[in-house]
Amino acid sequence: MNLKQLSEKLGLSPTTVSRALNGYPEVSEKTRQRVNEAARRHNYRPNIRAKSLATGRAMAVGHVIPISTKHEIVNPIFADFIAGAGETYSLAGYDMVLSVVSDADEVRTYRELKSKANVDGVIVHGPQFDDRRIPLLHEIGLPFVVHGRSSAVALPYAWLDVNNRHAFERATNLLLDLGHRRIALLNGLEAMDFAIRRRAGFVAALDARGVSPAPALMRSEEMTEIYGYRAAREMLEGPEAPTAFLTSSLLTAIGVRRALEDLGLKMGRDVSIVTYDDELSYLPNGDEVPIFSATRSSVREAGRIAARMLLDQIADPGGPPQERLLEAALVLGGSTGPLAGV
Amino acid sequence: MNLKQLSEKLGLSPTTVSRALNGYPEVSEKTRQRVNEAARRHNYRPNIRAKSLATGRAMAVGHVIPISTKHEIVNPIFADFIAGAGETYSLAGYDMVLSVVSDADEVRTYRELKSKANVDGVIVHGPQFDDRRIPLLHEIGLPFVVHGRSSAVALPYAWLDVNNRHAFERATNLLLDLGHRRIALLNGLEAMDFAIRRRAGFVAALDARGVSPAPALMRSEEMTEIYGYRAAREMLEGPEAPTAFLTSSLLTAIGVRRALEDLGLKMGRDVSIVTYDDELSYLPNGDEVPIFSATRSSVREAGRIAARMLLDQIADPGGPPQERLLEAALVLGGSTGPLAGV
DNA sequence: GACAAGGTTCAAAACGCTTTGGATTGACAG
DNA sequence: CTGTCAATCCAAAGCGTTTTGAACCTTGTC
Repeated sequence: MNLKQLSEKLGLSPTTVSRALNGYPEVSEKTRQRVNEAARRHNYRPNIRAKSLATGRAMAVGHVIPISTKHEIVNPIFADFIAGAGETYSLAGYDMVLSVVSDADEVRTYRELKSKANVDGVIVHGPQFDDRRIPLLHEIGLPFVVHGRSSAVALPYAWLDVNNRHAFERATNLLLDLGHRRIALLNGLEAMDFAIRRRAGFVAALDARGVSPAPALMRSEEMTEIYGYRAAREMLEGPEAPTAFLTSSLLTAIGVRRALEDLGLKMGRDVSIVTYDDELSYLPNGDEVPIFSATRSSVREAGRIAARMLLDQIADPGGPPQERLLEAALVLGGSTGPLAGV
Repeated sequence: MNLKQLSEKLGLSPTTVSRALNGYPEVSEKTRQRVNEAARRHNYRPNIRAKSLATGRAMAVGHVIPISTKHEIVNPIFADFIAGAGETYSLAGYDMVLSVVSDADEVRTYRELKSKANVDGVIVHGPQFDDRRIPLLHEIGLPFVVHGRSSAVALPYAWLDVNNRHAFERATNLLLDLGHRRIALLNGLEAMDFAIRRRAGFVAALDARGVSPAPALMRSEEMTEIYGYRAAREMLEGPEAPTAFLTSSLLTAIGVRRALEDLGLKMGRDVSIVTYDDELSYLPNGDEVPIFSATRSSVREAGRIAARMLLDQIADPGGPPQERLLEAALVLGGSTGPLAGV
């Protein structure tokens, strides 16, 4: 059933039917109702390809998921972010198109997205410290919102980020307040902007108390469970073992806990852990009482907001780019305790 | 730059340029090269909306991600599956459009996908025992491939599944061979088809040895870490504690391990664990030596294959629906050992 | 009873591509 | 020189919408 058929059935012109369905004023209330009713009865939906060809708007948003060829890891927060964004899109009648793409194809992908005209804007995931995608998208002229920030980029751009620096500063202070001085940082890959900010917050908190960070206790890797396990074992078995860990992901924290258990240490008593928690739906940090003390911010909610921001920008491309900084909560769980022997 | 502009620049008709670009034979090799070169130089890409309006093919595939309103959990395997499928799509020049949708909106979503004509086919995720989406898609007439199966559906349909029953039968036999008799099953939600098959495999293996499964040791829930932890604690502290666990997900297994540690039990010595491992990129099961003994099958590879099957079906809608059953490997890790005291 | 004003409706063009059905050309055989 | 055939190319229609510009009714007014 297409517009022409529907209009024939109604004895009206396609023009009028189109106007009736799209809420234009120059059609009588009576016919509008007649049209709406018929459309519903025949389960009519405008062909979106034809519609967007005529209007010039794609009614779709792109997400380009980078897969670093080195690691081939799909960011685990991605699924929840998408779920949040997806809610917003479907409420607004937008589609979401996904491109999973390796670093090498990234530039080409963005260019194609624009020239093939199949999206009205994109969300940029996992920005690095100096992310080339931002100038690229500026040049291409495709509206975009960055999930995170890119510190080295001077251009204005729309972003939504968590205050990673502040979150890690607070987390570090929590450990310092408990008497810990030898604190290990198991950070994400420090090519990533968020990881740099987290490290900065960590270092700033230590500095403020006159504690100098030990290089041997700071690592930066893909945030897996194995990473947490291995790093924790090595550090705990080495000289100058840490008494507390600050990790960038719940999975890494779980790995640290496994190392503790292997070494016969008790979490929260012998060694403390604070982690960043993205509130992933399939990986909750306990329920009433969190397992890990954590800085917490919902990545799903971030998805909702970022999508909203992008739709706003598409609707009003002239406006100044929105910026939004979320604060993470600091929640206390069973993984932290005062320095043993204090 | 659109087709008309490009053709003017070349002094050719749009017809010829289109044919040249699409590899039709009725254009001389010389002009084809000239056209290709110009297209590359001007970075021309056909507007995909116009193209698919003209051809009737959307050049896109839909994935409808169900979010059960009760649990609101995004399936963690989803990200890796998408990554695999995405590879196949982009090689074939297809787009992937995602709809994150709650149970209530599911039917409407599929109907819209068809009537708005924005995809040529869909992948069905997370099929239940008697999944209504399969007859629905049959009725709608939209090509589809199911990731998994739906036992109660009699209609023929294309699917790609892992031999879950066999995998769990083998896993159970491994534990039986090690002397275990009180084996707990921490299954996924048994509304899901895969979970039903896993249970069947588990029960069959026990039956074959004359061991009767204890209802108190069989659970079925959303596969989180907390679930594993809580179930394991309750079972281990109850009467008739199990000596081994069979879990449906690595996360659940991790939860079981945490429970063991809380209770001062050693994994692999006091209590054994075998788990299903989807080989998620961000959740590897150890590296050279697996942490957990596991039945292993890559969900990413499944994504690649399922996508290929769907594209085949779109290309040849008349053919019989493809069916593909993958076998899971059984790998030995550090989580299994002979029954203590045997 | 004519005329302007508003309210409704429509025919046709446009969006950017593919594809059908010819038209044109050149080579070649008769 | 003519007719045939294949090789190239092109004009125009068509895909399903929206949107522009104009036409057609009603009214109400003088």
